[in-house]
Amino acid sequence: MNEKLLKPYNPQETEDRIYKTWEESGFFKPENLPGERKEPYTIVMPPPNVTGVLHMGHALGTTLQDLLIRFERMRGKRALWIPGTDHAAIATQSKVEKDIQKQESKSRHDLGREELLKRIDIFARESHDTIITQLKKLGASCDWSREAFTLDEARSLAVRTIFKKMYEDGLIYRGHRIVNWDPKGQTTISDDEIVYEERKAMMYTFKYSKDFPIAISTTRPETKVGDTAVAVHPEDERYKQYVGKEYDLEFAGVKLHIKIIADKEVDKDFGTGALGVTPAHSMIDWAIAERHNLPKPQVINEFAKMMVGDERILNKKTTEARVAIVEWLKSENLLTEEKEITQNVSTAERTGGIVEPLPKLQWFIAVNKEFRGTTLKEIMKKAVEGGQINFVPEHFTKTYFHWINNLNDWRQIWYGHRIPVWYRGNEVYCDINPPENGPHSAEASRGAWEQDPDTLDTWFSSGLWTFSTLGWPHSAEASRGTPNDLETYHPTNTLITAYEIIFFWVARMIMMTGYALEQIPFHNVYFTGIVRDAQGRKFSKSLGNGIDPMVIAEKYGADAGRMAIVMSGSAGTDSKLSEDKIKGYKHFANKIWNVTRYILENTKDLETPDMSRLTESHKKLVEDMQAIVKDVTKDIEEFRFYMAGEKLYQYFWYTFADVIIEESKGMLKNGSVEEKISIQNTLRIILETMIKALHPFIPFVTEEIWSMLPHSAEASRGKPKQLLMVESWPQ
RNA sequence: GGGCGGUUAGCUCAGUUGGUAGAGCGCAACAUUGACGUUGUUGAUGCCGGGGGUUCGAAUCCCUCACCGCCCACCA
Repeated sequence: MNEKLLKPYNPQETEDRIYKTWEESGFFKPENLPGERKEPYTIVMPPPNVTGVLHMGHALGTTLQDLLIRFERMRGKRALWIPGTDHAAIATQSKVEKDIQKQESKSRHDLGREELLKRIDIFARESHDTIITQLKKLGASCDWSREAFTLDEARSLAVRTIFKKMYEDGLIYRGHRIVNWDPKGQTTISDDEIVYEERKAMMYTFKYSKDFPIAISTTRPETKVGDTAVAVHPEDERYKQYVGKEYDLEFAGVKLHIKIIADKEVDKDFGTGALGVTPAHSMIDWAIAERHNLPKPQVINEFAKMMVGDERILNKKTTEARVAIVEWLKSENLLTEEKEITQNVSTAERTGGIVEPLPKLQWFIAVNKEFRGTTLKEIMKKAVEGGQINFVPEHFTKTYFHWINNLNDWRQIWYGHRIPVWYRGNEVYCDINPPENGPHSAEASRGAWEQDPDTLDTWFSSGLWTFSTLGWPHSAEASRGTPNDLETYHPTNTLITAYEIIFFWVARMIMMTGYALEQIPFHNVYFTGIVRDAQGRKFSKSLGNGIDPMVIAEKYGADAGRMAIVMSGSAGTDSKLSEDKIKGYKHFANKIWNVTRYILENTKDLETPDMSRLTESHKKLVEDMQAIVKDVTKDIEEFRFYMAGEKLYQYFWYTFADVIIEESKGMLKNGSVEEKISIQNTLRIILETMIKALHPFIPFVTEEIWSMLPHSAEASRGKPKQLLMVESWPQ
């Protein structure tokens, strides 16, 4: 017997060595798998951001994906798990900028585009290497030869190809839209970069002029020089008589044309019940203006200075203009009320500047526009409605449908896929490659083509993830009879991802795949919850309550960490994880180890276990065990990983070890020869079956034990013994 | 304001189609030179959030209330 078995199980000594054996076997690559394997099983990894290191959430996702892939590989499928990392555009840029600011007190404008990109690149590469090492540590059986990065050349080509296609289909267009502008940082910022601060502010109630019939309230009188309407609720009796009327007036030296309109968005009980509509500088007013076809003049520029008016306000800061306008209102006797209120002011996370909503030229995707008899929204709806795509848990379909109408804005940042559009005067050129008569051509004298400085939001490229990782668009062209990756492995089977990104990512993958391939990207989506600490708090740096998966793997073994995390929750619900729980599964690994020692010690003369040597009562024991494995199989197929693990754990410890093995002791000592042989065979059959069934959960210790078993069941059928990872799943 | 969850043993959570409530951890007592103390045996603890309904029968289905949490929008 192997000497290692005489000591307690030592994951530190085992896991890295086992992983190396797997990698060297080549079995992570589906082409190398033994036997005839026709049916594919594909998972594409949600690419972790290259902004740092893996956390417990990644460990959960990685474990479940590996569990499924190992399960299906053992079931004889052509199992492919494609790994990758994400450039995480805004998060990465932001992280690097923060670091540089901290260490060198320089902004990105000090560095310039080139230098910043270089720095980001170095950071991203280091972060990438860390992440890959960590994935391996967890036992991830990915095909590393197919690894992808969301910002590499293959993905970039896919992005440009799709962009061009959408542009030509009229699904991508350019238009004005209000963005959150940070005048201090001179940049657009996304919703999650906004910090709300409670501040005291004055709310002013006034009329535009003496002849104007309705008073309005605002905390920002200076924006009122951009007003084009006053909106009231359609059922507001006070104002019904005015709806539809239009007024020309002069407000603090600015000529305004104000139309009275009725709109349901207006709250009758807020202020005077009438809303002065400033289309260009308020999200909601913009929407109202769109509905009522109102002009949307911009009156505040990118430096938060006034663009209109006379010397009292022109080129003044908004705050100064506000004072001037309030003074004017007072002098004209138009101000009826001044009230102090507390309001939430949006500020930029990075610079602390107050966010100024401004209209900007943006690229859009037209989700409701018809093309080839459908719309992008229809594509997203139908795939889930028709049951082609199955959500686990099912209730997320409700959330999905409820939110399908919301698409987020593009973000304009420097780190990402450049928009493949070039401008020359009024000409616009969109293609996969730059225009030939570009900046360096003979035609340059007519003026150079300039590429759009913006980059696409990360979701544009990640939306293509399932098929851009499988070779599209090259494979589509290269396909001449021989099956390629895209044909073989797409649509993928299961996506395992956090529920937080159902809209950011899942919906967009469905949309982009439907658009590009007229396929679904995956059949199943399994949503994981958030992994929290023992007290239910989110893991965070500031709380210092993080459980680092790598520390866990070092301390208790990756197997213990995997098992604990699988057992800590079901689909779509947040789970709580504590070190105690992980410790418990380290004990489990050791229990299996000790059981193996006992069985090998007591079945030394047994070569290959044989079902026909069993007594009737022992046969019954094996059948009971097989029934459990059958249940477990069904549980995994239906994504009840927790239940599957629980059943195996319970059976192994409290039936196999505590009952069957305990009872075997008497038989081995005092039983008849026949009984002895029978129990020996029984022990080995159950052990081997359990080791196989446990492999997807705790791959390292099971593989190690497998290597110590004298003869596998396969060997009895005349086949050479092979790695457990490619053994067949027990029937 | 719109939407989605949750409420089961001290704690964390399971409970697949309605059929006398489960696990882990924790707790208590006992055992033991055993494959394993990273052990075993035994045990205690539940009006399954409140109320109503359907049913022979409800933790499970329906209605309603309460509390907790999350997501999105908005805050003139």
